[in-house]
Amino acid sequence: MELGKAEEIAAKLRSDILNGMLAAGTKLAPERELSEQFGVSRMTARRAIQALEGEGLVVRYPVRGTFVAGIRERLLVERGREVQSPPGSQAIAAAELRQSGSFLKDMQRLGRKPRVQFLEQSALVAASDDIAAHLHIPKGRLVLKRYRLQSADNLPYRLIESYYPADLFGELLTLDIGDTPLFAWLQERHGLKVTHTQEMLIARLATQNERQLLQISANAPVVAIDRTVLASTGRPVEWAHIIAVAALYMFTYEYDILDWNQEQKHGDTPATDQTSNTPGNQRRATYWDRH
Amino acid sequence: MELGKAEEIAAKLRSDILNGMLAAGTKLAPERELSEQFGVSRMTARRAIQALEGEGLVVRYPVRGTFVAGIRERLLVERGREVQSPPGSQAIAAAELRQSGSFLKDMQRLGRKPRVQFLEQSALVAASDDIAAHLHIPKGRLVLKRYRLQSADNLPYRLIESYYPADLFGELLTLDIGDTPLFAWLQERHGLKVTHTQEMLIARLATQNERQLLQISANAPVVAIDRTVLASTGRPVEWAHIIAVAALYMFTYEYDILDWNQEQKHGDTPATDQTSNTPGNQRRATYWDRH
DNA sequence: GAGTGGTCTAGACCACTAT
DNA sequence: TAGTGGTCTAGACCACTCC
Repeated sequence: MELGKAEEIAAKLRSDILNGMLAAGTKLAPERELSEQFGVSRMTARRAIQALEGEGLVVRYPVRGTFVAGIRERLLVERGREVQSPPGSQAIAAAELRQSGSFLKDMQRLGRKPRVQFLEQSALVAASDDIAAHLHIPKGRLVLKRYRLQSADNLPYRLIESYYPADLFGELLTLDIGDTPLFAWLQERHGLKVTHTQEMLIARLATQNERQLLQISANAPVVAIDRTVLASTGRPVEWAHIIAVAALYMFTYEYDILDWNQEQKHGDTPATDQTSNTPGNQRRATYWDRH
Repeated sequence: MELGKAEEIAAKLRSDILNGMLAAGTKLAPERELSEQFGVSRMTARRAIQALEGEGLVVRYPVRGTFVAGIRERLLVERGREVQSPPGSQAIAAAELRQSGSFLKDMQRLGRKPRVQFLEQSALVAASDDIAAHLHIPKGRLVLKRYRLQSADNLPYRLIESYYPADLFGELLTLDIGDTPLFAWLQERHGLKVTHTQEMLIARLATQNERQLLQISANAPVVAIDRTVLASTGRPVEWAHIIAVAALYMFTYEYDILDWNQEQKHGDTPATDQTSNTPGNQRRATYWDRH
């Protein structure tokens, strides 16, 4: 098999963690100590631990040390049709988007101390190309921008950069609706009922900026989510770009499968196909690229 | 801001890539050359490039070099209700699970050369605890196991480890159904119609083993998917554990939002809550842990 | 002051491949 | 043979926190 030294150490620690020898919460030996134990340089021991960190098996804190993580700490996000808890899962269920202000409520229900931090003052800004396209409004039209960080027990969970058409939500800048869910207010004030959501997910490592804001280290993956919330009329009422700490989340989806015989009923998405086959090297950077 | 040297270099290259100065496919300068240009050690230059790799902006090949990647190469997986192509997206649409054998068909439709490689000979095995629980059968009952690697143009896309109840699919070991979709055959042979699917996703870095099989490097994230496919009777007919190269995928979901007023209609998943609040340090490792 | 992880240096050898 | 990324060494200094 010829594993490298770092991977040998990682494999040893990994199996110790997975078979329970090292229980969740246990503090690992410091890097310098591991390097002595295994007779390697500190950088090699370090890479071993970084590998485990990326796999979500350990969590590292400067000064404090490295600790065994556990999947039980992941926040379970449920989407789609009614979802049953996966057998054996001990993850934490979230009511995300079933109710507004769901992060606060979920965390409170779980006995944690949630915190929402506005990284910028909410303001009306002119819609960029991206935002205009997602909200189906002309470029330059005013939108309400919110940029916030959600944490629980002082542990950052995700960054949310969200945009709302100003004609619907602009007055919220001066109007305090208290605990009223945003979309409940929308329905009362404008008669628009929120009915469905489109999401796009990609997984990648965090950028430097995201690492600082989310307090994670260089090997920690994030899930980048692009979300459009639509009213029953089909009008987009929110577009959000979310960066979630991957190690803290678990996403559950349930969906129907189309009939095997009525293939391509929903179309073979010709627009996407055509563009995807063109080289298109000069494509503008979208939100997916702008980390 | 006080960025480290590695992050300074990464930031420079990142902006060059995102604003188009470095087009997709461009070969980056070798590590040794970059380290000279920026006046840092090779390890520092290397960490800069590894950061970009994790973000999905570049792809590295031993011997060949490092190349600018592009989001246009991601395979777009569409789930849920009818999905519209996201504005500006040039990702590739996949018919995943809308038809069986979808990977082959998708890739062929895109003009790529798909390949499915069986990493183990398919066989009947006794169901472990996990598999039995997911398939709703007693532990030890026979299941058909398949373990395969899907690639396109010799580029590995994902590992699929899948299990099927032997009473339904066992005869496939000796029966060649050719190109017939697996679930179409199921309906004809057993009258079971596949209707919906539950999926769980987590994102993490790949393990050594996964890195070797998927031919990705240490900083590359994967998306681990746990999928149960159910017949209209509610019986699970497939359980699969999928490891997808994160940089090659993009997941799209569309789902309905429940009425804001009928909160908790689907229950607040008490079972999950109760277990999740217990420390539970002695929980058995599940498939989510077994990388 | 001691100890933690974060960063960085200036080398080294390896496997592999294109020429 | 030259050049690539992959791995490793044996140090170093830093910022930060806990004692």
